[in-house]
Amino acid sequence: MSKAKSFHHGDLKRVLFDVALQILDRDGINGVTIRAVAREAGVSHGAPVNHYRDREALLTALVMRQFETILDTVGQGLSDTKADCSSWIDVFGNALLDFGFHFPHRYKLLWRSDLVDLEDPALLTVMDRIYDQLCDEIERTLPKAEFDRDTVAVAFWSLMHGYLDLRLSGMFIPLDDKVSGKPRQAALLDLFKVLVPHNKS
Amino acid sequence: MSKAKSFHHGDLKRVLFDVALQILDRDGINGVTIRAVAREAGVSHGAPVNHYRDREALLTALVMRQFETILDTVGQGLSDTKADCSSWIDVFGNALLDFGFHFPHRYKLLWRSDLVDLEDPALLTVMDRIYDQLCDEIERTLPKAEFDRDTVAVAFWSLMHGYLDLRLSGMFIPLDDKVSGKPRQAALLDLFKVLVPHNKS
DNA sequence: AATAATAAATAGACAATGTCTATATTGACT
DNA sequence: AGTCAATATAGACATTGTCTATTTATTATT
Repeated sequence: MSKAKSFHHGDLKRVLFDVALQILDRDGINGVTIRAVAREAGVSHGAPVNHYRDREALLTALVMRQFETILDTVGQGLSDTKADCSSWIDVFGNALLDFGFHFPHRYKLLWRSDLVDLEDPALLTVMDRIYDQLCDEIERTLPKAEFDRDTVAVAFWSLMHGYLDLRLSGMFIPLDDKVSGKPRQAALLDLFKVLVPHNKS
Repeated sequence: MSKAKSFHHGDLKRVLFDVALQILDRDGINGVTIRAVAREAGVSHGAPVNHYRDREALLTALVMRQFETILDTVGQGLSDTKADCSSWIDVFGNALLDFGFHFPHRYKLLWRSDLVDLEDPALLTVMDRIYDQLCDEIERTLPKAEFDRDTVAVAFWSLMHGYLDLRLSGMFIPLDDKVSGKPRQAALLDLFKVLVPHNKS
């Protein structure tokens, strides 16, 4: 075998990854230090460099995995859409919102461009795939609208990300943000639906 | 006089504030360390504690000032609005977008809830004033709309902040983001205007 | 005016971190 | 067995935030 149980510690790279994610969820981004991860993985503070060049590389790996997860969730949701009649707005919107609320620290990390290597080709690829998939869905349901495809895509991304980021930062939007008893996220998605045609049928 | 030129260094608190802002614009948030600020202000690394309890207090002061500036810009824009017929959407939108593009590092700092003291009453006050002013304008132009006032306010904040944050992070939105040669921000504001009535007349 | 009290600035210390280097150890391959 | 590269260790260094004495400058009091 090429990886597992073949060297000193075994599959240290995977262990470091898992431990880092665990610390991220528990303590937030600032808790994810090379030395803390090494400590909880039971290795010396110099060991991780053999698997992740530096802290940025480790955090970038975490981010890439999260985008992959989101891409999978969206893909799953879109294939389910063929059955029911929900729109891409619900699929993308709920994928992002649910992820953000379940894993606030992970979501916050996604946008820390000062900590993540945005030159990483693999990362850029998965981000492009998400964006392209969004554009595909928009184009399918927006044949001759008054706004171009990219403007709708940017507006949708912005609305979702802005809401999540503000709420997770605890700024301007109350923590228990509701409108007449129900979570506001449904109202925001409804609001966006007013803007653009979104039903496939 | 109570402050200026009355003690050892003179008005060190103001100097520290100005130096910190200068470093922020030049090197980004991570460059704003207590020791770097003290260094460039020409004092020892222990001096700042007499004026800012810790790094969080210094950064919180920077943030508060920026929100005050934004509030002033909005207030100025709204009073000008009585002359021309632009809407609150343009006033708030351009105030935020222009600020963000002119001072990207300052804008990014605004939302670093891990670095800023969100318990600071003065900070909360100025944030509330901005939000209240937005809600006032919405209520004035949205008498019986299909969406409640807060949903419109949250959606607008989210759209503006999301767009700025994504673009300044260099993620998903290209750096030179334009639609048919013109900056997309106009298109985004137009898009939002479709949603809600916004003219005062 | 002399002195006590207070505010402000300094220098040194400490622990934590990222990262580098030299060293040792393990496993794979000849 | 022996070579070699991958991997892990321990120590070092500079940087940071923050703490504590200590010194200095300003203000207040007598």
